Amino acid sequence: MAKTWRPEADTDPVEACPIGPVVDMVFSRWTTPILWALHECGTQRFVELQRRLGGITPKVLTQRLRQLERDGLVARTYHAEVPPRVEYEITDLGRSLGSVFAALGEWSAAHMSEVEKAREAYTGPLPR
Amino acid sequence: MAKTWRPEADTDPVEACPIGPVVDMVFSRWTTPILWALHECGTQRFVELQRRLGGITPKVLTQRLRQLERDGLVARTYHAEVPPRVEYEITDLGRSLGSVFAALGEWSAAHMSEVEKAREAYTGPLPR
DNA sequence: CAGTATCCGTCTCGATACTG
DNA sequence: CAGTATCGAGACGGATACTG
Repeated sequence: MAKTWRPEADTDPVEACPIGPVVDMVFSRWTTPILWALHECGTQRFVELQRRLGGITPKVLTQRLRQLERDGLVARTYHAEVPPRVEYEITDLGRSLGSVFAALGEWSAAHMSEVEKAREAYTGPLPR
Repeated sequence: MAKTWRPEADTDPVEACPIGPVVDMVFSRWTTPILWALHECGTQRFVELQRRLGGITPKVLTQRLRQLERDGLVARTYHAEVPPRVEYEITDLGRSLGSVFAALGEWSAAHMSEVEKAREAYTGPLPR
């Protein structure tokens, strides 16, 4: 018995959208900027990341970093010194997303102005 | 004066992650499956979409469709008949995201198994 | 059919304070 | 420095009922 009733889907969700899982992993809130920063600027410490990302709170930054670490996209290295030092770097697996980011960057450069124009031209009601 | 205080960023947010805006637009909740369905299965009516997406509620589907329409990625056509008929189709601008989706699909096919292995291998604590 | 209008629970995020 | 603990606010989604 289902937990709650939902209108039956005609197709399996992941069949219907095969890129769902990877989207959830890579494009959740904050994960893209984190991966970008690590990719572009190399290995960084916790606070460096926090500053570069512009005001993400430590709690959320920790959450996202743990998740990325679990997924194998980011590596964490702890140095037992005083003061303690922790470094985060992107893994080869994470770096392999570069082509995806590049495709996104190219699309953005080529088409984002059209989006702007569409937004200005749009007059209909926006619910929310 | 700032609304709330945040630790100063060392760099401008969009400078820091140029693909932020396009990510917000394309990979928000439900938008990717909607675009995928319209891209793969062509023009569809409201209820067809709802069924194919597997139980999204009309409220949320409307919200997302309006947003996509405003951004110029989806076109809405109203036919004043009885019963009324509304059709949604992806625009050329929306279709141009195909290369991005393709890149994601390829990455997923090539690397998602590595992610699975990383997840299984991960023992550390996951906050949440 | 194609939505809109409400109400409400959940879950995430953010702000703030505190610790090893 | 590198986090953890706690609390509150708000977005988001689900259920249900109603309209043109």
